[in-house]
Amino acid sequence: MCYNAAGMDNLIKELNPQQQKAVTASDGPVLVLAGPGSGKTRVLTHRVAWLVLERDAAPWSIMAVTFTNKAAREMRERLEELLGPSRARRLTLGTFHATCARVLRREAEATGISRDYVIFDADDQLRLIKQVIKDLGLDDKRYRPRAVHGAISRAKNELIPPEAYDTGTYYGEVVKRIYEHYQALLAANGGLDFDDLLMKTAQLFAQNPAVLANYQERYVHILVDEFQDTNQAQYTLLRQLSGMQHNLFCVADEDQSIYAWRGADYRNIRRLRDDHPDLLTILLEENYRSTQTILDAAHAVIRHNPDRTEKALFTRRGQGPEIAVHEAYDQDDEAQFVVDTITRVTREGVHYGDCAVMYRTNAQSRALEDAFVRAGMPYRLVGATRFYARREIKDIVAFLRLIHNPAEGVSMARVVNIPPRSIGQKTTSALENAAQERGVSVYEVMHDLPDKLGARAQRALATFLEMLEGWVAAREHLTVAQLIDRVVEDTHYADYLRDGTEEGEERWANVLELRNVAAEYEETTLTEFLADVALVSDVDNLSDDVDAPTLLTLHSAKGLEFPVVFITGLEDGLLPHSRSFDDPDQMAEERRLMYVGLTRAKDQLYLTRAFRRTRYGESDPSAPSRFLDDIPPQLTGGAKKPRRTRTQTQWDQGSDYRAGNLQSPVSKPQFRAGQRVRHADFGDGLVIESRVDGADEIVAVAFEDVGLKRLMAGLANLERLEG
DNA sequence: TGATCGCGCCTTTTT
DNA sequence: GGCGCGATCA
Repeated sequence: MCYNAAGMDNLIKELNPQQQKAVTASDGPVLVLAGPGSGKTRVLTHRVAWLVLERDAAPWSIMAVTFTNKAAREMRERLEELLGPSRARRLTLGTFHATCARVLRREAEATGISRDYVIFDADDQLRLIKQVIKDLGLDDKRYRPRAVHGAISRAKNELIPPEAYDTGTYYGEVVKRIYEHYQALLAANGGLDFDDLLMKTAQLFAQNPAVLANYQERYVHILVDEFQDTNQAQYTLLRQLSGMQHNLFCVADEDQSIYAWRGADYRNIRRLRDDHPDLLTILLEENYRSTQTILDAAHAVIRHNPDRTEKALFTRRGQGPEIAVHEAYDQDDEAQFVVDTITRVTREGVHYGDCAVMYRTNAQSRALEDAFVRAGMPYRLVGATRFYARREIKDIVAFLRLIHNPAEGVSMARVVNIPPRSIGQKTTSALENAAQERGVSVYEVMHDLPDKLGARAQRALATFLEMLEGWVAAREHLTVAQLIDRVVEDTHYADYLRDGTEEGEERWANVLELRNVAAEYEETTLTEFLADVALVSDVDNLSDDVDAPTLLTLHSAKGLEFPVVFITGLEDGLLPHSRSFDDPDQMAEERRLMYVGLTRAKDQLYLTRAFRRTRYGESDPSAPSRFLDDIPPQLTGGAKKPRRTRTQTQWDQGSDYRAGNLQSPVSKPQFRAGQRVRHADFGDGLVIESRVDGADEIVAVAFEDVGLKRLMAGLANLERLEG
């Protein structure tokens, strides 16, 4: 396409003046503060291309950090078009975690961490924490593994090692002890957790100026997407890496900061300003995604947050249709409304894949899924049980991890008796005790079993060990997919899973899917495969080739856009979540979450809530989200009738509470029979009929070229012609 | 050793 | 309404 500077000229012309200014800003620190849908990622991508094509930067001297693997992959694809495959391949593109994982593998000598370390995911981390709490003889009711893990994770994100951990409380002292043991246990297993990837890399750079200097010299340009969601460890890494050249290019939107609970610190934006007096700040305020109605609603919600930089977002896309607000009876009724509405809009030319249904908590997906299944409508679900967190997948991966490093205890404990082979709790605890006494791994103990074990256990262990050693020996000449085949065959894993239930079949299908993924890794080693598996998230696998509505949490929706968006469960307690009620900072984050959801929509927004909602198996009445009150009524067609909640009696008396009969306030039609109209794809035509259906207006148009079409006025972008 | 049952807590969000 | 965990029994 355009692998040269002339091509770049044309690309630059496609950008608006502010975007151009950002892309072509001279070296030195730059901060792009931009609203949703303003082409942030596009600016970042163009900046990379511009550096290569106009500034003759070597591709290998550029590092771009994205928030998800998916974003990294899409950016690389785009850059392949702009720069050609060979140059695109030399760019360093990826998440902080993936980038750090690679650095640590390369710098094994300096860190003293084995090159063969495995990455422990959230599930592994929790297991380890539980183990430590048990080993220390602590009460897991008083020291909840999840809470302790959260505290340790937060400490790591602030680069606080165990020895410096000090909260001045007794509880904190105990956490400190758990933290110390946890790190020791991780090390003994040759593991690093998610947070270690960042912390250990920052420590490496802090303690080895020579190593750091190498990276500082190499990476002349560092670019960061979604900068508002960086945590302290990540900010430190950026400071370290850009310490020599100072050419940092960050793209951020404070209003979309929704990961404070994970340690993200939007104050990093201020830090960046303070640390770089010569920082060039550029605002991007034009929105290319949404209608003015959607932007107005989003602004009306976000403007209540304190301490934000006011941005004047605008669009040239026009007013667009009103926002539909729907009150359903309960979550099933709400789900039915979603399904019915999707059915209706798809009849008018919207594709399934154009629709997204969002919610605050994963638990809300159940009622929605049920309704989709009942209606026979396809859907794609993001998140709930992540693929790599599924039991069967973790089992197979644990076998692979054992082959990779038989001394790794967490995987050993997981699968030594999977499928059941008579190695029960008594046997495993005997092995673990012996291992601890001798200061070796369980794997080594297996070679020299303690005498006190019964003959039956001895035989079972010997068989298992033989099997494992066979795999380890075979590792050299087998691909990852072939290794999976061997494991599945030797353990009869298929028989174990396929118990005749539907769930069993599904689990087996997942194993086959993992095998398919592995088959694509033909060239890669087991080590690389395992590293990738640990860092992949579910959104990353969201493919565009399935035409189905997407169900996802508001968090996963970050960075995505859809023509038609449903935000469900708009109730106090859910959004904002009740856990955030008593903390103003958390409430501000809930509001930003709502803002992110609203601004995912390009054309049409549906906001739904349920009058009663079942939580923890109990159905309770729920109040509308306070955020709904902030949306001006004229945007939702409710100017005449104030929004009002029905009482239980009113619900009971109304015979029409089922979705479909219940409609949002009616707006007046914009089209009438006899009008001439123009459509971008279908050309000119004559309006035959127009009726208002819910919040949408359905227009039948006889087009000169393509004949009669029924369109939704709001979505179709029909232009009225004079005369 | 492994299957079954009751209990408590749970659900905020994920690289 | 479900999952993990501990106690109890075949």
